[in-house]
Parts: sequence; structure tokens; C-alpha cells
Amino acid sequence: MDADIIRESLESSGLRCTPQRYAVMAFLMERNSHPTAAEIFDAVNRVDPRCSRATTYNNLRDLVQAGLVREVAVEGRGARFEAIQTRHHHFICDQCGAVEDLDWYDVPKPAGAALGKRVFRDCELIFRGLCQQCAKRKPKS
Amino acid sequence: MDADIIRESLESSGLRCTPQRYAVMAFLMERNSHPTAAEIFDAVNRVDPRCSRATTYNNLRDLVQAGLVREVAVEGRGARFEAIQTRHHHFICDQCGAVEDLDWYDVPKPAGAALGKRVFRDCELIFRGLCQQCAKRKPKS
DNA sequence: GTCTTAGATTAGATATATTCTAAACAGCAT
DNA sequence: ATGCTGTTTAGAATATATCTAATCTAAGAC
Repeated sequence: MDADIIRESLESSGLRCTPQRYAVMAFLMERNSHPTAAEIFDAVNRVDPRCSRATTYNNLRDLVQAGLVREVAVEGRGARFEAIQTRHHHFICDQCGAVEDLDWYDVPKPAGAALGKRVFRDCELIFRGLCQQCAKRKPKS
Repeated sequence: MDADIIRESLESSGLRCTPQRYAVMAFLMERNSHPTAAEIFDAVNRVDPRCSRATTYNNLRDLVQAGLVREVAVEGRGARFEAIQTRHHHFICDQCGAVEDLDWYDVPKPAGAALGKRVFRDCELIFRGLCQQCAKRKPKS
């Protein structure tokens, strides 16, 4: 069951497993898409009307801080979220803003000198262009 | 002079060189930072009070469409902008959201099969961690 | 020069996204 | 039960971005 996995990952991150927090996490793990905060709020609130907008945002923030969820910023649109499962890169559609996963492969890190005194945590590769839908709709320019 | 360069790059992109548009572009080229739209508006409006918020946003949109400016989305914060000059990657601070440039180096593209029917336009590499300031302030955790 | 027209600009209103506030609630240790 | 800490709530507040309708400007046509 996912239920125990979710509970455990929450608690091992120091987060109480409240019904609302569980619902947000479960929703993100079920879906392989990258929903916006508004979509998450709608979905969770529809199932359990006792989950307010503020709670959805609070829990998303907590889950991101705990490293269980990743936030993906998209130009000109609301942030998107995904449960962190297997490592991957992202493809973002210029046209519709859809975020899609691409298989992971290693990326060369910058030289230590280039980083200077910064503390490196992670890197990600973002590809841009047109998703399959938009490419079909608008093959030229 | 930058003045002619800016005028020419605007006009060769089919954009009229209006005082407001020029001011936005000049501001972005002078600064090597990555200001938010609000910062750009404040700065341009302070110099020339006859540049409204809407115009600043309109011009940023036009400049991005023309390929002269890049928009950088940062999680949980307003969009940031930069004049496109030499190619580079980005480092984004987890703590303060600062965006810094790192020297460019080639990145392997994904296999054609992985991209499927998508249309590839560009890729960028984003490094995350703590910038020098924040690393000093908070060396642990 | 002045007419015309398309594009640009303006202030303020509006829309959208996110966070804050203050009060109430829940789980857990005393 | 009591108190403590963290959580949740509804709605207000803030931040960010875009829209609207009127006005202005520049450049070409005459």
C-alpha cells in the first residue's frame, strides 16, 4: 500500500501525517503530471472539503522543504509541483506551459573554480520547445 | 556607444525604438544582474516617470518574444529578466532566490527517441544551492 | 505640411497567484 | 483535565501580472 509509504516518508521528515497533508502527498504521487497549486487545491478540496487553500499552500511549502516534493517554476504561469520519485529532467512547452519528464542522464558539473564559494546542491536540465500537442497544431514558426 | 547597438537590435527585430522600450533594454544591458519586473519598472520609471507599469510589462513581453531578453522563472518569486548576451548557465540560490551566471559549456542533448515528436528549441542547465552570501551566513544545514 | 493609420503608451481597474491573520482545533505529554 | 505545540480554517490582504479604453506618436501617403 502507498498509504504506509506516504505516512513513513512524512514522519521520517519530521512532518505529522495529517489527513490534509496526506491527501496532498497522495495526490501528487498518484498523478505523474505536474499540477499547479490551484489544481492540487481543487482536487484535494473536492475529495475532502475540509482542506482550505491556505492549508494546501502550507503543506506544499512544507513538503518542498522536507525534500519530498519539487516545485517547478514556469515562466508566466503558476508554479507546478511533483512528488520526487525517480530522477529526471524536464521539458517545458513554450506554447502551453506543459511540463513533461525526460529520462535522466548525467550532466557534467561546472568546474569547482566556476562555482567559487557557492554551495552546490543539485542541478537540473530544462529543455524547451513545443510539446507533441502544440507541435502538431503549429508546425511552422 | 551602446545607444546605436540597442536601437539596431530593436529595429532588426521589427520593434520600434521608443524611449520606453529603449530604457528597458538599456537598463537590462547595463546591469549584469537579473532584476524582477518590479525592479525594472521602478528603475525605468524613476528615470523617466512617463513609463507606466503596463508599458514595462508590454515591452518585456515584446523583448522576450523578439529573443533579445530571456525570462527566468524562480520558484516562489516574481519572474526575472536578463538581456541575452553571451550564452551561460544559471545558478539559483535556494535561500534568497538570487540568480547568477555561470560560464557556458556544452551539455549533451537527450536522445532523439526520448524527445519523441516534440520540437526542441533550447536547453539550459540550472544549478541550485546557496550563493556566496547565504553560504557564509548559514554554513550548516 | 497635414492626413491617415498602425502601433505604442497611459492610469487605473481587474485578474490571478500566493500569503497573512486571528481564532479555533488536534494530538500528545504532563 | 491542562497546557503546549503545531495544524487548520475562512476570508482578508498582498503581490504579481494583464486588460481596458482613451490618448498619443511616428512614419508614410498625399
